[in-house]
Parts: sequence; structure tokens; C-alpha cells
Amino acid sequence: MTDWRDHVEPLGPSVIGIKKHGHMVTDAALVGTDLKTVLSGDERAPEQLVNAASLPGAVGRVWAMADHHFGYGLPIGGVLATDHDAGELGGAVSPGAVGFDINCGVRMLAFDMDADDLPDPAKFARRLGGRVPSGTSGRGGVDLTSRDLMHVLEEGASAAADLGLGAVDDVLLLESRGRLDAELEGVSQRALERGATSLGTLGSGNHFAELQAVEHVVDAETAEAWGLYEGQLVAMIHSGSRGLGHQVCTDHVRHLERQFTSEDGGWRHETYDWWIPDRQLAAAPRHSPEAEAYLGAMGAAANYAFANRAVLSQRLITALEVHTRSSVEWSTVYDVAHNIAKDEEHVIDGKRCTCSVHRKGATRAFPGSHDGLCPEHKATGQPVLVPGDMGTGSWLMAGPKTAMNAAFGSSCHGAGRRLSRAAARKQVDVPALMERLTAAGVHLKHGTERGLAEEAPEAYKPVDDVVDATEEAGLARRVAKLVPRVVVKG
DNA sequence: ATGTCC
Repeated sequence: MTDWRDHVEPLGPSVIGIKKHGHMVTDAALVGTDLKTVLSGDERAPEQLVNAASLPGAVGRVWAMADHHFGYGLPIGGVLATDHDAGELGGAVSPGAVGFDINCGVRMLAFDMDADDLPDPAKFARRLGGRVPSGTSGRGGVDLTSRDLMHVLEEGASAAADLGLGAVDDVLLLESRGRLDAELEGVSQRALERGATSLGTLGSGNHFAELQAVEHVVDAETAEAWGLYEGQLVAMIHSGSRGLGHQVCTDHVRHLERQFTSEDGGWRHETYDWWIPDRQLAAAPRHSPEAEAYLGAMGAAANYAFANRAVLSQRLITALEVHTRSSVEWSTVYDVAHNIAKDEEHVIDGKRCTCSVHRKGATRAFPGSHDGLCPEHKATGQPVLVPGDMGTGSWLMAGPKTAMNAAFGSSCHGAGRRLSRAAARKQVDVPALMERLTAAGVHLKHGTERGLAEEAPEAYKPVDDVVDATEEAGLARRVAKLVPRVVVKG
């Protein structure tokens, strides 16, 4: 294999390019604080970018955001755009380049209340943990009739509200209005079964529900436009499509992977004239039956995730109302999908192009000038929700005010892992971590000790550095730093 | 990420 290091070029502040070479059909780019950090990181991630840039129809650059790390096929933090008009049937659509947790994402709520006025936060952590079920079991979810599940899969966030289960004040304040086009043919019986009982559950790993305080506002004008102020109580809910989305990805990845056989150090498709370097990037042309089936099922799973975050929001709001023994004034700041593929129009080398933009652990960060944004975001750019780790906090960012950024309007989605889960388990002293969090005023309700060790702050890159690099690269700008007060994790 | 192996 050609060494990508021989093809590295600086592209600007905090952006490094990998020039097209070998099987690549387009260039790649990585966002990072400095070249040394990128070059000394896990070399498997740049190799995966090179592989993705070899997929049929790949256009622009294949990007790795500042929080990227090695993943299945494409790095987490990867952005891949493919041309709808490439070849006979269009460019590649790859389930592995979206990821297993379809429409994993973040909902942010704002409360008309100061964070310091939350009574007995330790007790609230236990209370919230009781109402927001977490862990891998999926227990504690809403039991949906088959008819109601279909409604959720077709309509997304608004369906949760229709069923009286989900908090939605205005669907315009959700990315894609909380709904993608869905076709249920590609959703297997097993996927439906897994979805029937897990709506309203958090999951495990880096998923969480948090009450946070707005610690520091960087962009006062934008914060004000979104109704946010220092000291305010806000919430972030980070969850996805649970077992249903995982099953949809598994089904379609397996189906597509079986269509490729080993050839010349890569994989050849049985009918389409395609060669790909990594079977995990198994893909089908945008206008093929396989891609249409996947995208329809992906849309259904995405809708399940939008609805899930709406139900979790309602459960959190109810917990807060029970806790404070009063009604609570709240509003939605935004809801982002950070594992998704979407049809979007972009200008590439001066030419308009309809493409499939795969964002895997990358947040859309559209400019205020984009047609798809609601009036509240026209002057500011799209809100970009960047959950960090449980000790350091999270960031609220904004897309550019006017022009689409170079990464197909994308930004980072979190802090990004620094240690593997195994390394974190080995290194982290859980009792000491608990003491540290308590001393920092973070009230935690967690599941397993193992999960906690894997999610310790030291297992993640410093989110402030990731956000700085993202801003330097011109992808999004900082609006406010948020610090955790109450954390529920699987 | 994931009823952490159909």
C-alpha cells in the first residue's frame, strides 16, 4: 500500500490534506491542531480516509473532523460526499460510512431557570436515572403497538408528540424537522422487534442525559438570538436509534458485503464494475435498488432516533417538574443527527453537484444563508451541538453566518476518544474518578463500573482543543461552553 | 454503537 504520509500537504490553519494517489479518485483532508498530532495519531484513521476517497463517485475531499478516530470502514468523524451523477447509476452509498447507530445525535433544551437554583442535584441525578432508562438491555422503553411503531418510523419526532410521548415545541428547531423520508421494505422483522420496546431509552457507551450550566458565552449576539445566557440551566440528550438502527445497519452491511469478492488486495462487486479497497466500505450506486432500500430503511431508523430523543426529552422534563414540584418553562435549542447520509446540493470546484453526504460522527453545520434553516438561524448559522466528556463539559457552536464551509457544511461531533475502551478500563481508577466528579460538582448516576471507566474524561481528547481546531479550520464558531451538573450514563 | 456472538 502507498504510504499516505508521502502525499501530505498543509491546507491552512488546522487543516492537512492528503493528495490523491494510488486508487483514490479524490483528495482527503484532516482537521487537527497541528501536523505532528495528526501524524502521530492512530495511522489507521488516515488509511481509512484514503480508502473512502477511493470509492466510486467520491467528490471534493473526504474529511476527518478534529475529533476523528478509527471506526468501521470510515473513521468516526468522517465526512464522505459522492456524486449522484457519477457513472451509470450514481456514486457510492455505504451503510458502513454512516455507522451502526443510525441518527445517533443530540437534542439540546433550555430552561427558564438558573442552574444554581436546581434543588438537591444529587437527588435529581437518582430521580432522572429512574426515569431515563440506560444500558444495553433496552428495558424501560415504551411498549409500542405495531401501528404506532410504523407511525414513528414514517414521521419521526412529530409522531412521538402525536402519541403523547414526546416533547416537541417546534419541529422547525430540529435538523430536517425531525423527519427523513422513509421506506419500510428494508427494515427487517428483527429490526422492528428490537424497536418495539426501546423507545425512550438512552443506551450505553457515550450516550447520556445531562443537565448543564451555561458556563461561559463566547458569542453574545448568537447566544442571545437563541435565548441563552450565562448561568442558565440547559440539557443535552445524546442517544440514537438503539437496537433498531443497529439491526438496519447490520442487515444492509451484510447484504452488500456479500456482493463483493476478494481481488487485487481489495474487493470487486459481483455485477457493478466497482473495486473497493476495504470490504467494510461495501456500497451500492445511489440509484440502485440496494442503495434505495438502505436509504429508505436508514430514514426509518433516523425517524426512530428523532422520536427517541423527543421521548427522552419529555421524560427529562417530567423528572424536573416532579423534582421541583412546579411546571417548568422549556424550549428546544436544536437537535442534530451526527450519523446520517443525506442528499444535498453543494458547489464543488465551482460546479453545482447533488451528492450523498455521509456524516459519521460529524455534525451538519450549515450557514445561515442556507434555504433549509429556520428563521431563528438565518442570522447566526445552524446550532452545532458538541457533547464533550462528563468532567470537562460540552460546547454549543454555530455554523458560518453566510458561506457553506469546505467540509460540505460539517463540523466535529464531540471530544473524540483518546484511549481505546480497553486502555481506559486498564488505566482509570473508578473510585478516584467518582470523588473527582463529586468535588467538581458533577452528580452522576451511572450503570456499570466498566462503562464508567471507558467514559472517563481522560479517555477523551480535551474538547476545548477539538473545538479550537474546528473554529481555526473555519468549519464552525464557538458560542458557549456548557458544564455538567447532573449526568445519567449507561 | 449493539438483547457487547445467530
